[in-house]
Amino acid sequence: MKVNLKMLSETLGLSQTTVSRALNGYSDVSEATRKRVVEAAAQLGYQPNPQARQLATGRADAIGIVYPFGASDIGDIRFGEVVSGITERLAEHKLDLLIHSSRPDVELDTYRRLIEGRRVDAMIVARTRVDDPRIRFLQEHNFPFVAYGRTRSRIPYAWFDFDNEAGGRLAVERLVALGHRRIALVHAPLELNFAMQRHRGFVTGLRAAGIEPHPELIIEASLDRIGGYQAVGRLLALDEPPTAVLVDNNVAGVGALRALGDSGWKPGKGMSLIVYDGIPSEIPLTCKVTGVIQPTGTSAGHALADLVVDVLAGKPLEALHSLGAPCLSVGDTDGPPPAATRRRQAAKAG
Amino acid sequence: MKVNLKMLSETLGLSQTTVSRALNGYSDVSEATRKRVVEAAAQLGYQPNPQARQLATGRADAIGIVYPFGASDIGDIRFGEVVSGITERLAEHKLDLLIHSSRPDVELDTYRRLIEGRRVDAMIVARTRVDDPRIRFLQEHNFPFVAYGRTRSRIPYAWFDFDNEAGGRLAVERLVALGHRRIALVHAPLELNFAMQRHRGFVTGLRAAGIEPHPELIIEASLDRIGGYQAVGRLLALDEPPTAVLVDNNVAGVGALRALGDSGWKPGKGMSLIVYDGIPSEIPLTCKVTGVIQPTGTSAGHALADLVVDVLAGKPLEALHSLGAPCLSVGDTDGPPPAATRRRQAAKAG
DNA sequence: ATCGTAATCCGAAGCGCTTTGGATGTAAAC
DNA sequence: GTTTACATCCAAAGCGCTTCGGATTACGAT
Repeated sequence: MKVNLKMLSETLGLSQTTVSRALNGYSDVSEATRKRVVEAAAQLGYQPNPQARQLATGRADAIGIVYPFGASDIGDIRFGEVVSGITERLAEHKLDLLIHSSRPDVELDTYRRLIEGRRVDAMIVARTRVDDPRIRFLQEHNFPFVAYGRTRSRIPYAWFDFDNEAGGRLAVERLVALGHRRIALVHAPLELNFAMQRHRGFVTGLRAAGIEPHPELIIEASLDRIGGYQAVGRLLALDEPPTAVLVDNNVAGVGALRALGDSGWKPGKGMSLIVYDGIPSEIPLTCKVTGVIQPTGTSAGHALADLVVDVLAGKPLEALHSLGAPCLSVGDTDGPPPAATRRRQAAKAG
Repeated sequence: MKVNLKMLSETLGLSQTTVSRALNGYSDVSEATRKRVVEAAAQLGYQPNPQARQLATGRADAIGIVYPFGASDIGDIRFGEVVSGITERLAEHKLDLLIHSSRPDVELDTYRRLIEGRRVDAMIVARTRVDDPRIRFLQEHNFPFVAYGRTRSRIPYAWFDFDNEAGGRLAVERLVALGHRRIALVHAPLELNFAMQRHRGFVTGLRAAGIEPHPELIIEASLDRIGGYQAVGRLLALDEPPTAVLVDNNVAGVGALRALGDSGWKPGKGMSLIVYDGIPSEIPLTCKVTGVIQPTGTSAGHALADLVVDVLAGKPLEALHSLGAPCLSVGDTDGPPPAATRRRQAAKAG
């Protein structure tokens, strides 16, 4: 029924050794025989038995990932895309993706089973935390892995992450180019990695434009709509309000948008608004919000898969870092600062 | 380093055969030795090599699923949940989930590789279409599978699906219980399986309550917001408008909601509204819409996994069907019909 | 004593592949 | 003519597990 190496070699009048080596690209088989072998294999529909190969080579030809069970927040929507990107790229290297899920409290057991059982050659660790026990576990056991998101660790490890700092800078550069000088930042608590990084990008971007960040224009807001609403309210109440504001996440962004709306704001006029990650399209709006957009989940998946392949190839971990570059999606909520402000600033400067 | 069967059997002074059979629960090994074996295995941290076992048994101990590549519509949000549910339940049977993705045009190739390569023991086919080439392919090759969604096929096969008909009936029953008699249905084109099934449930529910469905109250709407908006507009313009309306999908539901709002509607007063699948929570609303809610993705995943296990156990496919029961999520958009209408109806009846 | 039976245990043969360590032949180098 | 080198090919030994077909023992039944 199913044709195996033995049958194939017998019909060819060759040894199993030679057929195997021919198929696996060894150099000690002549081009002529290799051609014969490949053709016969295709014609007979020979497919090597993966289990047998894996047993002989000691590899599993599979990568593991543990799905964050019960996590169903907005960030998760992208997870399917990421998985799709990973599998697509892994397939090119004849690697499978083995997906598991587990409740957070027994997550380490799942990792233990997967790596001690040698069902996978490497792991992808999703949703890294600042101090991540899974990373520590894998490092202790000397098991290859790639982290999706950075974490704290003295030992080098491979990771992919979004370049939040570049994103923050990008937004500032856009606003500066439009002529803004008083630019505000509404940011999530700085314990959160992304908030810290975007904050840094914001400050760097301002300084690069020769603008010293003004403390009263940088305010922290809780990671919800109310937070964004109140923060923008405070900014508008300043003696000298900003002409533009960057909100570093889209949850607070929705609140910010409403706060502006409530004060009779017209998109793109008066105050400019950029929201990191944009506003979810499910929310019906009359305007299209300018946003800093992360690369797609698919491209993140590709990057992760590439890193896995590099790790398995034994490349030095120090070099295996990859940052997803965000880009600007220009809508109609940003524009030049109002003329009045410009005149005032010119007077000040003059 | 890693302990295998041979080492384990040597330290125990038993043969590999006996140790293997002890661990796998055969009856021809005494309870005493089994206990010894199990204890020693635990103590030495013995983990059987999956590849070797798979080679010997001919199984792959894995189930395959192909992710609908590039599909990123609203239905996909649930996909992560489903996967999570599947893996969770499969793990109880020591089965892994192998996930692949592929562009639709080469999807069959992916299936071919997976099943001819014997990397998986069975497949789960997601997003079945009415006439599905993947199902036909698997049936031709006699390969075990479970369909996530029904499809057309003369050969019996195992499937899980949501019980759309029950959902339609559920909504009608609710409205009838509230006292409504003139109930409208806004439905998607009936080529779509779900629309047909929900339509059937609607009609069945009405008849069961002794109400003959009125053709002018059942209207088709395109599967978008506009469709829902226009459909409700037409209903409101009738000489004798309905007192309640069921929209069979949440996309048109959003439009329906707006149409009602534009005509000065107060939630729960005047016209009652039920939307199948509810309204996505991302859309900020002043009211909570009553909806027919599908079971969670996780429970769907559990059901799928259970079916897979049954299929692999060789149970007859005719019996392997499972319907996810929807339930009603009562909000504030439904209520008794207005008094005026009730009087009019009473007069008519008398 | 002999037989049958049941309860335990084991040897050895795979499963289908990779890989080591030659074997063989042929042509270039001495 | 012998040696060396190279290019091809192969036999056989695993990889770690399962399982078939006995082997051994003990024990009550004949």
